[in-house]
Amino acid sequence: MLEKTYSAQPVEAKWSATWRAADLFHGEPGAVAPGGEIKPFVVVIPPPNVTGALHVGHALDNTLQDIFVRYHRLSGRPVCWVPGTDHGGIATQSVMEKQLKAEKLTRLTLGREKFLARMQVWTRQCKNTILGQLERLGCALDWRREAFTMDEDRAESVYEAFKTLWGKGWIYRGERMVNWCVHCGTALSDIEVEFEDRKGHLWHIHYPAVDGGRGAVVATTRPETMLGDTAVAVNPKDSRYQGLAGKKLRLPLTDREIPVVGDEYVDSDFGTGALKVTPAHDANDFEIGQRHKLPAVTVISPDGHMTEAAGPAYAGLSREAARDKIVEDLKAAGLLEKVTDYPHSVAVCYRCNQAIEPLVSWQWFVRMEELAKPAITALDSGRFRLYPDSWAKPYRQWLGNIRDWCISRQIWWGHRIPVWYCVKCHGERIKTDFHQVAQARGVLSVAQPESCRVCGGSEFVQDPDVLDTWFSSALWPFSVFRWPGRTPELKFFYPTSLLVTGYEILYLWVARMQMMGLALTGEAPFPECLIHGIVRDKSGKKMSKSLGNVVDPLVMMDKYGTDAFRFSLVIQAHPGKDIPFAESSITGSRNFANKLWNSTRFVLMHLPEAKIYSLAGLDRKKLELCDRWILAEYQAALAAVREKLDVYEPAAAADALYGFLWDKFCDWYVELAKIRLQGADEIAKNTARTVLVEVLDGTLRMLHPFMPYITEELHAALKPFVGVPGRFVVEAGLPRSGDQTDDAARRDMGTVMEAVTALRTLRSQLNVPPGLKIRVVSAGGSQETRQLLDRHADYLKALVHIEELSYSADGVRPPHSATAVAAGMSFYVMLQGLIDFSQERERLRKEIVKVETELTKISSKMENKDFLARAPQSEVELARNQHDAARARHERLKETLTMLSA
RNA sequence: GGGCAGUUAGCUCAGCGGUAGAGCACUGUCCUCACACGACAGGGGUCACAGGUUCAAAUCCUGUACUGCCCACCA
Repeated sequence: MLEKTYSAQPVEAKWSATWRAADLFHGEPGAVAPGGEIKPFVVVIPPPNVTGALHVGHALDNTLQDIFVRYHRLSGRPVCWVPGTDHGGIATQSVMEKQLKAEKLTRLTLGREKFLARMQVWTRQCKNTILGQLERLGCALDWRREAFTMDEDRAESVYEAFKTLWGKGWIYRGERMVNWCVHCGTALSDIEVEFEDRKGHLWHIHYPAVDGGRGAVVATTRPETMLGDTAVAVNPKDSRYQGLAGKKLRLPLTDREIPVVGDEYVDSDFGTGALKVTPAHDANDFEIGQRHKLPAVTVISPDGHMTEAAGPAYAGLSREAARDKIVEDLKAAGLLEKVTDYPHSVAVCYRCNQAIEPLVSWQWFVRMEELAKPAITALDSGRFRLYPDSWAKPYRQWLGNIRDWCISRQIWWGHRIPVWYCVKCHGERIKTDFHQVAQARGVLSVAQPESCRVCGGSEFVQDPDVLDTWFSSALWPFSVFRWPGRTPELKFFYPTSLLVTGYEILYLWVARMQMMGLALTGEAPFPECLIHGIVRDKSGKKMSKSLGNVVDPLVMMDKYGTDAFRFSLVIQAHPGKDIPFAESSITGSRNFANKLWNSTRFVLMHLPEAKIYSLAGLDRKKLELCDRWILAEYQAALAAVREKLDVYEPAAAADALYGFLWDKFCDWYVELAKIRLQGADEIAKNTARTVLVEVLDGTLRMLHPFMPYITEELHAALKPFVGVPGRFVVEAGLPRSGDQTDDAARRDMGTVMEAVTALRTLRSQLNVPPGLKIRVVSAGGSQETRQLLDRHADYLKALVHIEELSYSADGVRPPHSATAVAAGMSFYVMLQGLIDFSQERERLRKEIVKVETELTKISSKMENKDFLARAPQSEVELARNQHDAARARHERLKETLTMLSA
């Protein structure tokens, strides 16, 4: 016998281990599912970074994937869901650097080799944690296919991709202004830069003219860069500065003279209309510098300190300290005209949140234009679809305005760039000052080349940089199947079927997978992509360690059970919406799990014999109204779930199951089934049991993708009574799709329910004690309704707690009775001594007012000739019925009130 | 500066052309033999605002006001 309350932990632990032992989720190439379907359903996991443990966002992402994976497995397709992790480049390296710092070490003191060795150890631990959490979450992953973005197979894919793009001339090395993170010590791509609104200032600085004229005042948010200024630019059309272009200005705090140049780029309306030009430290200034052939003076070094070029007074200071000192010095020199508050957006590193320093350096880039074109075509032709499709527009726009991708990173953790340089050709300097050696010509190779084809030299150094972590991620959908090898799994499982991820990595990852997939394999790596929102805290704020609002999935799973946790996420995961996550929403799902548990417990309690209760083997004539009704509702629910899952709306699907199970099955059907289960008619008992088993087990199986553990447990408990194959739910398959909708059953049951509800409301309003059985006399109504209610008097008696239900042909209200009106009939509830008649009159008057407002609305509709003429037939019909019903109800209530007043 | 969402019950959100829905919270009654993580009943909304289309608009169109997100090189 099952416990009274569901306790998740033991059940989850048991099935997790059992599934693992059965190797249940492994898919072999060429496998044919029990359903005979050949085409596999394939998903690759968005590999979590090996930076620590999983967060709620991962829980949502993987729950959604698990839902579709299990759903397709249930529907009979071969399925493969590939697990794995991402080495995570900068993010992971900085986690390790923090650890080292705590030990008073740095990666430099450790050296590259030892550092990488430690990274390997850390990665192993971290992978175990993450994969363990995924298993705990119930994910039906193909554990034998676990992959890592930096293991050997993936390294081969990366090299092949690099080689291919290099061969097409799409990978090049160039000297560019890049986004440099001083803190992480590396270049970043444009999409790894985020913008943050910060309070800043606008410093107005006077640059005097060399010839003694008034010179110009420039406005800047970064005074520390002024030491690197090599010009001042004004708009040639600016009347204030006519004749200034070509003149020389004295750069304050230095002994340098800089020219004034005219450039259309300058916005005359901003600041003073004069722009200081620092080609080495600003992307726009870099371009102005190129247009006017200005020198670039680098005053900030890659480590964020002022260089020698900044002059002896500032060299060695941090950029922040330099700013303060420069402002002081300008003030002292009388050249600081004014300072105003100026909030503006600052570019920051997406990993460490520190201000980005634009710096010119030699980096590797991927030419993106040619790569983007096929990706746009794939979208436009429908070979690639985004769900919800509102993402299509921004996605296309991004691809259309794409810029070259900086793929080299000056860190150690990653795929080393497979390019080598001959020391003899480039000189010894290349060993130490790699990034300063312009025009270095490299040789593509994984291992050190034997000899230089130019000079025959045999000493080489490898490019010290590693690839952007997203470079290897971009290959994931095929690298996991060991591309470029023509492996059986690549052939069978690729292209994959669906990708599920959050919108925050749409460009960073999704777009790049599409581009790489199309370029390297000729196919869109997945034809569909479900984009979900971000899990936020209950007040809508992003979860972050610094805010202290992070929810730990493990804690939630411990406290409420994995199924409840999953369900609470999914039921809120509406397309395109973020999810505000409150712990209180899990209680609801936990209660739902408990409801499932207890309804199964109830059914099991009433199944004395171990035999198969087969609906197919049942004489359909034995089905009574509530059976037919619940079967129709059940079929409707199954259809709704399928429909919603097929258009990637898992929240709506989950809601349909929740509503059906609780509001229909438990609240009505189970209560009505009790009549027969507690009766003596064995045939009737058997019918009720059969329908209970059929509907409950089918619902559990349909619910399995959402709540895998509890449904597995309950299905196992029901199995001796269900004629379904397989050891596990995923082998049992989806519930049979039904035949007819049985509108008649739904209509008739609706009438019964209306009467029940009306009578229950009356009981409640009159404060009739629940234990007290009442006597009811009905009157009026159509013959059809009368007969229906007569046939199902037992329903009314059981659900309303009636001891005697009779029909009064003359329709006269018995004395000492209160009246409920429903289904076109009056129900007089006999309550001698329990009714205060003035109160009863008041109650009726209120009812009448309610009906009257309803009646007014519908009447105005029915009196509208245009409505009658133009609205569809079915609508008019519906309105007419409603009108008749309301009028009948109104009349009955008035009648009763008159009788009461008499 | 562009683009995209959103504005519906106290809270979080569905609904997206035919008389306003769910969960939670709230009120009342009940520990009725599956479940108090429960049952039954109830209160609560001029669906942001202003126009328009339509027989009919929370739902379509236009505009306004807020809110959030994304993109963009304005010092």
